[in-house]
Amino acid sequence: MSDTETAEDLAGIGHNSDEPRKELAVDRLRSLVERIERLEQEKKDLGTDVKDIYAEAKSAGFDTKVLRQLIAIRRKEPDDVEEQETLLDLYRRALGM
Amino acid sequence: MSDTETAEDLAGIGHNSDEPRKELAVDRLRSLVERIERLEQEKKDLGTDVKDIYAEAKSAGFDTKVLRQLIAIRRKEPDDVEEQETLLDLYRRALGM
Amino acid sequence: MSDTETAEDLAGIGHNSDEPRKELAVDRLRSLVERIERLEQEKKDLGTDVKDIYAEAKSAGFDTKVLRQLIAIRRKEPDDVEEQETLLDLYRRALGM
Amino acid sequence: MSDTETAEDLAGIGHNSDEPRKELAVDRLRSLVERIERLEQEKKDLGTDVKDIYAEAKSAGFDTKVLRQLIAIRRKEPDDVEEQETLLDLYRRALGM
DNA sequence: CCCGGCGTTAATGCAC
DNA sequence: GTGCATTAACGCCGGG
Repeated sequence: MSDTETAEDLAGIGHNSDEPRKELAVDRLRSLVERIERLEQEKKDLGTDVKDIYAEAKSAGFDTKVLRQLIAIRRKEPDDVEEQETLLDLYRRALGM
Repeated sequence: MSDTETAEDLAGIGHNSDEPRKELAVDRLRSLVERIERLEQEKKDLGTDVKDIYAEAKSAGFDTKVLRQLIAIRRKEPDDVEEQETLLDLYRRALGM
Repeated sequence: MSDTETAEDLAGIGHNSDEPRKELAVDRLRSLVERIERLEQEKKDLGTDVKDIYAEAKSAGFDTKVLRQLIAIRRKEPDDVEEQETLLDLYRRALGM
Repeated sequence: MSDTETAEDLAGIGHNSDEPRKELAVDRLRSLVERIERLEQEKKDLGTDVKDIYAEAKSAGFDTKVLRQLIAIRRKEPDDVEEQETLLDLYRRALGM
């Protein structure tokens, strides 16, 4: 039941808080949560930056809807290229040739 | 606060259960849940059927991984076609031409 | 006749289509693909039905987000539900929430 | 120099590339696209970092599924959290769960 | 048998 | 408020 040892550490919060291991588990959890939330905040900020650029593009006269499509296509184009190249091969392998 | 009227109906459960409207809300909720769960069960069953076919394909000597790719490509190909057709137009509009 | 174009594509892969075994593989593959795509289409249709019910629930005054949570809980095993809720509460208390 | 191929594509759209205004639009568009794609790449990298932390949490014995729920709850406004939990409990009681 | 990766599907958030 | 694009969660699959 090594899976649950940390869970059991946490389960003891408030009862045996003088045990070092449980304290450590709490600190560890807090640290993990903080790091994750920090990164997610950065992601959100970057999202804001992207939004600003679209606003800038719009005031420069570009159609943002089209611009978004353009970005989206460029994002998945690389994959499509290799897919296209291997498509015939795919059929051959599907047929066990 | 029309948003919350049903919530309030439900909130009364167990206290004023002799009021018809609250009873109806409960019945309505139960009905909705049952219908959704029924459909989800059917979806799950279909998923099992699909799995069985892949198993059948495998024992017939086909590479299921490749077969899955094949299905996936066929699924999104129609979209790609129209994307390709409008790509140049997209660039032109993005440039405000 | 868009149904048959892929079949023709497959038939065209091998240049020696007079070989019986390859023909059989082609037919078999086509059959498998058609059966899978049929089932997946049915799944998709059921998904649409589910979506419609949620829309209906919404116009009846239910909170669809909470309704989805409810369905998700019912989908899990009762033991798992309790276990997860306990653990979540544990984590929340660990962070003083 | 795969970076510049799209720029060349764009430059090639107009046949009258000697027109100053169109050139400027091309440059402007290229700049916007590059800036957006740069930011989106950074977002993607942060997403990878988050994933890594969840992996780390898992190997430290935490339940990542519950951990994600915890993060999600903290992301919402406290009032909304309580409201949703109340409503969910309501629905559960309505169905006798 | 468990685990990590992947593809699909649901859910959130954004733009109109 | 609605539809859509993105993002996160879920489940399945093959490998160790």
